[in-house]
Amino acid sequence: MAQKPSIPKGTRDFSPTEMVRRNYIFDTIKSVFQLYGYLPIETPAMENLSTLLGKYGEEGDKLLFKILNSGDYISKVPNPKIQNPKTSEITSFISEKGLRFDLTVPFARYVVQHRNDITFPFKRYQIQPVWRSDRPQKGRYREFFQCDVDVIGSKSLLNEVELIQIINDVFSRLSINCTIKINNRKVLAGIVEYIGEIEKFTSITVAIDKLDKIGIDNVKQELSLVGVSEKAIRQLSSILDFEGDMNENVVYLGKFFESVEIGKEGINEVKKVLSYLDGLNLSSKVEFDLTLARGLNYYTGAIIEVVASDVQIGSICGGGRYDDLTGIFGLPDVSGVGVSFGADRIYDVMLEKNLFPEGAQETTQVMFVNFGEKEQKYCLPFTHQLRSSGINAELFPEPAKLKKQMNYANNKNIPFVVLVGDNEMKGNYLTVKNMNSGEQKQMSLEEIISQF
RNA sequence: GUGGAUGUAGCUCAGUAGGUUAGAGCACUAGAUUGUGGUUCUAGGGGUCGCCGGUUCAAAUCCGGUCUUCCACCCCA
Repeated sequence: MAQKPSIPKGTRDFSPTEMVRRNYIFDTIKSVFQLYGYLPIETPAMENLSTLLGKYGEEGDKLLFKILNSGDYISKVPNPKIQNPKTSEITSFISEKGLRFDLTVPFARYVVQHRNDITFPFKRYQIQPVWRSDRPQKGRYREFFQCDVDVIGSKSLLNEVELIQIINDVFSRLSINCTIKINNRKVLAGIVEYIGEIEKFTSITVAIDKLDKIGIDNVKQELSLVGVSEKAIRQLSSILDFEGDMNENVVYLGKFFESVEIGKEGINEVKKVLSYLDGLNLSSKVEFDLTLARGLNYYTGAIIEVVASDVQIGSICGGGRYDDLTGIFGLPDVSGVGVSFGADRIYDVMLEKNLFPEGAQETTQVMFVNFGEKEQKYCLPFTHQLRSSGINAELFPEPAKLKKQMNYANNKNIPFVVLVGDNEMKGNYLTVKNMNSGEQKQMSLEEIISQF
């Protein structure tokens, strides 16, 4: 033990208690996905850099983990570049693979590659880890799991509505209070067009995304810093200033868009989604939030984000519609929409709010104490019979001190311990100890089985 | 990528005007109790004080660097 072993920055081990809880999250998410008719797929941890680069904006490219080529990779670098190395120039020579950054882009790649085997609209879900070389902090890891659901090959807004229902179902099953925020990139595009700053679309949306965090004055300051004109800023703030309920806000915005085609389209989409939702009586709050932007560049229509109530951890689920993600891979005009659940953040929220059910801890239901060679042989068939009846059972593998065996059962939360020694074997009964009450009873195996 | 804080036993943490052999609780092992755990008592094992270097007769303690974790920014699940 000269050096203590460790794991890379921003990664974590998951011990049994944590895994039981994580599986609880994955299982409920999975069962909701299946309830709506989605099917699972998996894609490799690494993708070619060419499929990853340029899909997440400049910031995203920086956060990609790149994998060094195998073999003598340095010999492939042209000589002049080695003499005077610049990271940006030599990476393309020494790395051609990277760890996936999300599940949506690999999915688009998958769809293009398997287009002839897929029946559209294609509804799939995918639960796998992704990697980002971000600086870790609360709720932010370098390796984390995403749970994606997407429908691809359908422009219908029913898909947006369905995804919102799925979000609602998942979080209500997990007992998490949350707000589902929706917006539409076309609305944002409309605003930017209305104020005459089309070419600054990205910086403007990024700025207004921060509105509730840094306030209107700081947003204005940031906008003028990136070169948005004073007049445009004034127009923008009059749009953002509006206070009213969701429906009033939609009507108010509509007025600005009388001559802005894309904005009108966006507003109509929002209206339609909201009207469908009206009849569904969801338990979660759904909000139209003009300041919701989302950083990923490939979104073109609806955008969705979910924040947990009373826990400050960023969004626990997010997504949107992408009209042409498959286009970059050579299959144009296939629109898709999807959301991604952040399992690790959901875990953190549930831990903080104490939402994990108690019983999720239980593994072994009955343990046989091991008193020695003779007893082992005598007990083994009993464990087998219990398992055949669907009861989790184990026989302690060593004839260890009783104290150690009881301690093991106690730490593992095993509710029943069976003691079988000379007396029991002679009398043909089993001594069963209830580990919660401490009480002991003589029973037959059938009686034990009938207890469960 | 920028700024700030942090790091002592498996875990949570004490320990500075630099000075013998670095402590506690929990956990672990053994015994009190040779067939009874979760309560109690006793004893024991376990640390090159994150790592590297510097100052000093002497460094867990002071200085520099580096890494980790945490927090804010950027961005995001």
